[in-house]
Amino acid sequence: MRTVHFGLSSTFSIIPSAPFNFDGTFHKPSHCPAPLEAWERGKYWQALRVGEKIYGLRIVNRGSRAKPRLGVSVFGRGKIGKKERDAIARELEWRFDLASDLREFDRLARRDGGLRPVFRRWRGTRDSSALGLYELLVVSILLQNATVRRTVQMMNALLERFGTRVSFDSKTLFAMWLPAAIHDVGEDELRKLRIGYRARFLKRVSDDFSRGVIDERSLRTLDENMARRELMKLYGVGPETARILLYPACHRATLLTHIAPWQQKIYSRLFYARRRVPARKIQGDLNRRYGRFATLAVNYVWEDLFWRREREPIPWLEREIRL
DNA sequence: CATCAGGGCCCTG
DNA sequence: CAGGGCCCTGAT
Repeated sequence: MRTVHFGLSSTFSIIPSAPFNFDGTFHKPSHCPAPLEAWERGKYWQALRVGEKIYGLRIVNRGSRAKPRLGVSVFGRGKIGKKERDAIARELEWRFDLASDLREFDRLARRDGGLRPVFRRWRGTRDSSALGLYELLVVSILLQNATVRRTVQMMNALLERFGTRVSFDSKTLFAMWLPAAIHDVGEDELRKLRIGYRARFLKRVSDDFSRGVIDERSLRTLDENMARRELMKLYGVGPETARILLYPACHRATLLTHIAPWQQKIYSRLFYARRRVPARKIQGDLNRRYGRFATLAVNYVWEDLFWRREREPIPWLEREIRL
């Protein structure tokens, strides 16, 4: 594993569409904790790959919900040109959905009696993904049949072996490897990192990405059903992993199509204040209530719960998620 | 100590 | 379409 040290290369601003919620957009407490990003109130850091190149990024909130503005500092080796800067800005706009139009969802959320406080608290929050498609796919594969603790172990083992440690602005974060880096590594060598049968998935998927079998760019233009179908063609991607990848892949909210048993238990508490409601009923009810924004609505309520968990222990939740 | 299920997927029959 | 197998870990 190599370490790179970056200095300040460039700064610029991005104006997201209003309303915008900085912390809700840049910090997702329900996500699997990995040393790929860092957050504190109003500030966010990550190592970002654009093509082959790695940059260190610091993003600072310099606006408000109604008049949003982001201060972006790019860390790298030497100066960067306007073209490079624009490419970074465009990638950030995509990943964090900075230009998204949330007006219709806002109207819908305001009509929701019981959950209005939640929607109001997070108003302007984007569903977003700090990671690129391949990177997120790696995380999703490691989540399969594993607790979060174990996923983190596997992730760290892989990052130590294949990742790049990026040191900038007094932070040290990892950038993930490129798919091609796994190409020449044997499956048994991956297994030594204790990722088990997932080694086969990781290898096949890395090969597919490095050979360009899947095109992240064109996936971004597809509607949700086409995108889901494309994702499920990938080896190791079934209904649950496709659900996780769908938003990052094409940035469309959609109807709920799949509720896993552990999610069912949590949704039962959140939406019905009961222990266990049949998954089919939950899916039907939420789809009727929020229509094509169902996944986004669930996302707000879900993240709100995990924000609460960061402040105070939630015993019933701890039992369900077994960290 | 041993056994087993787990935030899923692929493959086989 | 149902069900076995896959790795490893932690719970029992």
